[in-house]
Amino acid sequence: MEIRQRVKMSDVARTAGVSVATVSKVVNGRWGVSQSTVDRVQQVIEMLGYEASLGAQSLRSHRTHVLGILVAEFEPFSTELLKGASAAADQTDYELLAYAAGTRGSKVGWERRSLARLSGTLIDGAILVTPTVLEAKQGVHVVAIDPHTGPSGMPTIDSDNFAGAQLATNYLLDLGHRRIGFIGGRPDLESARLREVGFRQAMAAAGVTVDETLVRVGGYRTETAEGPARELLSQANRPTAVFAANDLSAIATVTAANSLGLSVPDDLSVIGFDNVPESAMASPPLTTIKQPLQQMGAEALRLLVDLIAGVERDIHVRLPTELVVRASCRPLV
Amino acid sequence: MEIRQRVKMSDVARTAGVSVATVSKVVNGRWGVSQSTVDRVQQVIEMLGYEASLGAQSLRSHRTHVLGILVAEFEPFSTELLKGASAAADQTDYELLAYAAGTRGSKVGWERRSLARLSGTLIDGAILVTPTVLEAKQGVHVVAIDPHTGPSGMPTIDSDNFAGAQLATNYLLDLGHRRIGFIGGRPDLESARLREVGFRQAMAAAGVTVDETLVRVGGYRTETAEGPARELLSQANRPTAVFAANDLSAIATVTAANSLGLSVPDDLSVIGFDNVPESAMASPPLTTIKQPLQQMGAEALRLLVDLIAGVERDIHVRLPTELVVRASCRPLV
DNA sequence: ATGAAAGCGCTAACAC
DNA sequence: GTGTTAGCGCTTTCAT
Repeated sequence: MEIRQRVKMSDVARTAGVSVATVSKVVNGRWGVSQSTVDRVQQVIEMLGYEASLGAQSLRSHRTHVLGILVAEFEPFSTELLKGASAAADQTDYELLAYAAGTRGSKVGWERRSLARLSGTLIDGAILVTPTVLEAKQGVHVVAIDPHTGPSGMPTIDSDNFAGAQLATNYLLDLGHRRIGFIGGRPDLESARLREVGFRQAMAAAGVTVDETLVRVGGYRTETAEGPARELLSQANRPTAVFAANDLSAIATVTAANSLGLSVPDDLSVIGFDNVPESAMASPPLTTIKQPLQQMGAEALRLLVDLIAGVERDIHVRLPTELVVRASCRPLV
Repeated sequence: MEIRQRVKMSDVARTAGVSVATVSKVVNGRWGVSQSTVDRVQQVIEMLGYEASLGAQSLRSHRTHVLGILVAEFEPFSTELLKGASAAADQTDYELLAYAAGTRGSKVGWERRSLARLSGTLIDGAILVTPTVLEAKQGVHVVAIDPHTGPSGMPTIDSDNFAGAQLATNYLLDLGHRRIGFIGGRPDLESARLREVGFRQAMAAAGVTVDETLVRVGGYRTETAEGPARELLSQANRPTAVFAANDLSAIATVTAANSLGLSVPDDLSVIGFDNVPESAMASPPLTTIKQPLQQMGAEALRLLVDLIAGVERDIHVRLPTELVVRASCRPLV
């Protein structure tokens, strides 16, 4: 079998009997090459299956037509955004590169690391998913989804977390619940703060006092939420309903409840936030607040493309949230 | 506000009063630098927030500790794989880079293009999702998930498509259905072929003749499946049940049915394949055959890591499929 | 122990 | 029209 080394531009040049500069011009459609040469080179490229190395190309040209979406890890939330961004990218001539920093490293500051590693080379712009530290960088265009701080100078996409939290709380209230527990999100994220504020506001508006022993921090992840949920439900005077700040925590709460011999929704009502696909697969199917995640991903990509193109536009996009009723809540008798 | 250009190695070198060569040695933990220099350089790196450019680094060193997962686009199937691969990557010291070629381009041959663009530089190995053309490359380690051809010389991960298709068909048969339609997948994929063979075999085993007017090609995508599904259901003597080769086609079939005034499962039973999260969110929730997608992604990543490490092992992994009963099928009365 | 210099694959001036 | 040349930011001999 023939061993095929990676085909590089110099291979094409040699085979076609021209210089690499000429090949580069052909590849990039530059002006100033005779038609016959163009044809010949193109033929060789085809024949050899040449494809420019993204690494080398970007190192030199600082323009790659690749957009990056930087996440800590690929979990349900970020992959939903990815689907939306991918669909939107198909409408443009950009390709999408998603980079997961991994949770092993410093865990904090991954966004700065990833951005530093990829920007300047490799990508023309980046979408940061739930970044904690964000400094205005120069050179790279960046848009943030659900950032640490609310809409500031940096272009952002988010959804109406406050209204969504009220929706969730009011739903439980309407069902007759009064002892409502709250599993908070990542304290370093604005969304988590807003969801808690929405919860408290809705409780206050209904004249119900929040029992602080029923409030825990879940951290938005399954692993970090299960402990707090267990604690919450192990209490003597446990809640009849729990509003978890995201679906993963809500599912973890259901798991914790089950392990304590409690059945959802019979012994405990649980409502989540996000409407990631997993919420529908959970058992029972989770009642939750929907964030239009795919749409948010798509909006982020479009905003980024506009930014790069220099289009004047609103750099903050906020999308609405809505209640999705499934089977994890029931009226308090 | 201070304008911060991208910090490069030369900046660190200048600030620390050493050469870039020394900085490089420190960064890469090379031998032969005095402790005092190491300390000083590390301090400057910290201070300036230096991070090596992936592009430049990989161009030179051909070792990046980054693994690529190459897909045509980010849709439910590939993102499930991504979740599994991401979780598995967290157990290693590799980071994950997912690259979507986009469906605009040649549509065929994206795997060759992406691989050529990223390999040799940027990534140490790649996972190819549903690749059509796959030649044994040299230099880059590659594992394929659900490839064009069955397990051959190339390392592959797949699930038991044949058994799964039989499961689906037998389920419909057991429900009393006899006029069963089939919406096929992408003819260029081995999985699609096996699902059709499984279907036909199960039908034959039950002594039921396949009505060829009830067989269509759906192409695995929503957009490509809706037309064929509509055609199928518009026929005078339409089927009472449809086995769609994947969930997206199944959901498209339900949509087509609804638009023709047919209700699922009352007027038509539909079963899918894959068990992507979307199948649970569909209405009605879709009965389907589960492929352990996240597990497949994780297996692919582990196989790739083993390959790179030179571990001797089986390079073909096949995982089992199983029936997931939800609400889109009912017995024929 | 440290630095100068070559070169990874490519692009962009600038010559010819 | 086409080739020569100089880097992009980094790693790696090889001198010093």
